[in-house]
Amino acid sequence: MVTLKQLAEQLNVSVSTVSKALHDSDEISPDTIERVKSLAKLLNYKPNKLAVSLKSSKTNTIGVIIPNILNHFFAKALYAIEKEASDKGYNIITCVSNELQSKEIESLQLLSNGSVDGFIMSIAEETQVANDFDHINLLAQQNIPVVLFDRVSENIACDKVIIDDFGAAYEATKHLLSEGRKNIVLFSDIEDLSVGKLRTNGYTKALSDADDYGRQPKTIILKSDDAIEAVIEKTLQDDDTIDGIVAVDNVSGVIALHKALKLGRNIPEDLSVIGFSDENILKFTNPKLSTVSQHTLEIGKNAVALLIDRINNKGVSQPITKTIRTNLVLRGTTR
Amino acid sequence: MVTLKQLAEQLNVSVSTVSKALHDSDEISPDTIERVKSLAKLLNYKPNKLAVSLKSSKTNTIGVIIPNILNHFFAKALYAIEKEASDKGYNIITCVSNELQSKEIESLQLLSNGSVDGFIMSIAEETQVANDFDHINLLAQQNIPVVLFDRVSENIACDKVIIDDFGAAYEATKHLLSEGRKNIVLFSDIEDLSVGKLRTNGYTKALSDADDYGRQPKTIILKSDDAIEAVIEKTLQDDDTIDGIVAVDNVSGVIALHKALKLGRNIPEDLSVIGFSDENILKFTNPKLSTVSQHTLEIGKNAVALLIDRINNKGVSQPITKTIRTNLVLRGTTR
DNA sequence: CTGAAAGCGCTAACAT
DNA sequence: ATGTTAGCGCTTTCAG
Repeated sequence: MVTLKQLAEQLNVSVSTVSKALHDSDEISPDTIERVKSLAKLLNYKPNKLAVSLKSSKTNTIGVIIPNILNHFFAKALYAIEKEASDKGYNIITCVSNELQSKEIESLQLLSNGSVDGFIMSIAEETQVANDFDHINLLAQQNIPVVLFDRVSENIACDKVIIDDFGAAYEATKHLLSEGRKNIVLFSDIEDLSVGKLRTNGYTKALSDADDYGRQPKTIILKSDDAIEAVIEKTLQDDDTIDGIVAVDNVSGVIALHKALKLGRNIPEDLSVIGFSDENILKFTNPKLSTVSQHTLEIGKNAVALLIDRINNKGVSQPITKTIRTNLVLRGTTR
Repeated sequence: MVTLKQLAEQLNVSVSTVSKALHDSDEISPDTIERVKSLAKLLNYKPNKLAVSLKSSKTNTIGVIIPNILNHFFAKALYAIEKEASDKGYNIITCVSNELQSKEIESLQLLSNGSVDGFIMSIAEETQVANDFDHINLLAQQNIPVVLFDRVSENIACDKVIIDDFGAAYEATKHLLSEGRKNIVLFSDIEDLSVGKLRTNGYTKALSDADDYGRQPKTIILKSDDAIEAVIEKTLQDDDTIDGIVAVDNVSGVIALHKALKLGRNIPEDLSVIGFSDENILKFTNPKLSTVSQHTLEIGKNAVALLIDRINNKGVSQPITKTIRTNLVLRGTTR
């Protein structure tokens, strides 16, 4: 790599002159500025980022820690974060916790050594279950800002970007009720996450708020990946009066749809299905899945904005929680 | 952040003593080492990565540039790269080119300033169409190693990790022939990519190699995202003798499957479908999609291994191209 | 066994 | 208008 020193030597000026010239300092003569700049361009000079960052204590880099990049929601969030960060002149360093607390701790430690100006993260499942957030709260002590999105905890004092999970599930359920559905079940493989519990609560509340719904809520908690398909199929098989499904995670909606079709249910005549997700491959189902749309791009964008704000202004202002609106998008699996 | 200097002051020793102690130098007395280390732990000292990297000209960071993170193949590749890199003590800085050459150039420039030790990338569609790789070849001049994966070009001299696209499509097509299929069409929305062309060639060759296949190849090139569904549906509608589909991109296989079902085709009795992709959400189709499996994890792992090798040993050894085997995974959409 | 000093590449206050 | 110097935090040679 070409350095300031090399430019200086070739031009017979001092390093500081070169530095100033490249920054258009008015201490430097227009003539010199020109000479410096043209040589810099010729030699493809680029200021060493490490040196600049070391000097300025500013890396213009954001650490992003997500639980699982194969989950389309997080992939899209990452996409949004990268895009917005890039627009604002920031790079992102990505770590994947794989839902493990150990990996989360490791990543945090690895990067909180001057590598990044702040973090955007969503909490690993293991961490959320353990309800232990010391490693995240430690960042505040080191004066490193964090923004949490989607999976958050009230035991962490920092900026947050969430969706109204309770309200979204409430709305979805209410829609099914308005269709006249009489036996609405909920599928969830995320019941151990804060967002999952909130969505389940929204569903339950919507049912209990309905005067004419004479049933108990029926929530089917899915555990291991492998059994999901079987459990969903069996649930539908065992009770053919089920006429509404609220699937609060990313995949069980599609699976339920396919299983219902396989069992000969007419959709949406006999049975309505509403999933949770942003638009993606799911839209290729037939009929197309109705979903609660999460506006993932907005989530990412807001997370970046909050973080950059916090970086530039490490004031002691209170943490902010931004709630991104959701949308009930009715497609082919609802009436 | 706690610095060496602060430790040194508190312990009344010099900075260099502290540094050596933390590295277990045998120039330092065991006693001092102990005192230094315990204080370091107490104060949660972490060496400033920027300073270390600046000093050592080694960042232990890999720049990853992918065309589109919402494409499940690239998401999985990123997952694999991150995992392997992390295991080997490297961080990754992720940039998304969004299939744009301009963004690709920008990202490369942004990071080839000491931020990373090398790059792993897959070429943007625009770049591949333009057939202009100056920005990538520039890296070699700067002695920054690159590993290309999946989308590569023979006009770039560097290590590469690819799959045998031609062979994979050839195999898939041959399988359909072996089923006795007589009218096999190919769907592709990636015909402008090197990998797409190779796959199409594999399909064409397999057909021409078959003595008893009395038809011309029929390749349907899909262009804009919006029309894909309509085109596929119309193709199937217009010719109800189609009894085999090779879908060489990530999504058209699922779409074709759904459209065929919608049109009342029996699968796999009337019609077999083979898609290209790693296992993912596609597997939730019913019947489950048969695919050419790409072993994305292997691809990512090999890319990292090649790059780290190149970083540690910037010898002038010839570029290596690794070809990762594919697998034809027969599920429910083939006999 | 410990410390002083130089230097990685850069910026900026302070001379000249 | 240009140069000198110090320093960001660290490692490492060289002196003591």
